[in-house]
Amino acid sequence: MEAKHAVAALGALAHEYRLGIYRLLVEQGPAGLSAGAIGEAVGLAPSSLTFHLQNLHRCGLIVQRRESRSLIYSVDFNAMNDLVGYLTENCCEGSGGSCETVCKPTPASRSGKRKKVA
Amino acid sequence: MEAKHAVAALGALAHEYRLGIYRLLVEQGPAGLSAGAIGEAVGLAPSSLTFHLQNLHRCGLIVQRRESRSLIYSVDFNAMNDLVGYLTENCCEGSGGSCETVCKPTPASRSGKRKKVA
DNA sequence: TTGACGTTTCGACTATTCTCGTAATATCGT
DNA sequence: ACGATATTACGAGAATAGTCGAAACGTCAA
Repeated sequence: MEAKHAVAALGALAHEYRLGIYRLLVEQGPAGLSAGAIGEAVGLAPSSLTFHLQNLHRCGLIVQRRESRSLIYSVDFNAMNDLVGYLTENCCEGSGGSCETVCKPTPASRSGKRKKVA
Repeated sequence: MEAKHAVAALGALAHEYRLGIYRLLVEQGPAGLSAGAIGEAVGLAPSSLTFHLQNLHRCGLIVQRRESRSLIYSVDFNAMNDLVGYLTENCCEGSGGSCETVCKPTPASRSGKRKKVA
């Protein structure tokens, strides 16, 4: 993951509506939710909703599929995984300390390349 | 963690300089780095640097301590932990699927309260 | 093909963020 | 107390993000 991409993804989540939408979609899992249903849940003008959905979509955090007249949005869990991995990359440079819970989730489950540490 | 706080933290990370600074501090671990050293690493005017450090500090992602003339900044790993937990809260509502790697790091290691799932 | 529905695009306005130079504050050695 | 060093506070300018109404587009049913 490149820095620019991570910044875009974090920026997408850094907004009350978008974060709410994202967490709503996280709950729904792969099934996702239609734009209309999302708009109803968060109470936002259609055009504003599109603005935010596009923001989340552009940076890959959510994916879009058409289902007849509706567009269904759902989260891309790999994108989230990469993002978290990027934030905690090269944590503490192997000094093993206060960061355990964040940095060592399920060992070797992260995709990000890690600087050689030992 | 409240939504407002999460938005602030994500917004703090959603900037090329601040993300770079944060990751630099993640590498340093609890030892941290002085404002001057950070400024030199990222190449930014002192006043701009302060602006960004304050942003990260205000939302609790990094902590500050004085060491003679220098101010040393280091990351607060609990804050990061909380933030990641907040993003993945109530993941898939127990449907157990594509989100494993993100949502089930070290079981029960997250601090965020989880909606009853079963 | 017509009409209805769900969603996106466009344009204009307002609010917020980022940047940096200059001035002020804190700490230290003498 | 003084000068030097490290850092932050203030103020103003340029760039970006967020809001929404009106219009356009894609899909479906008849």
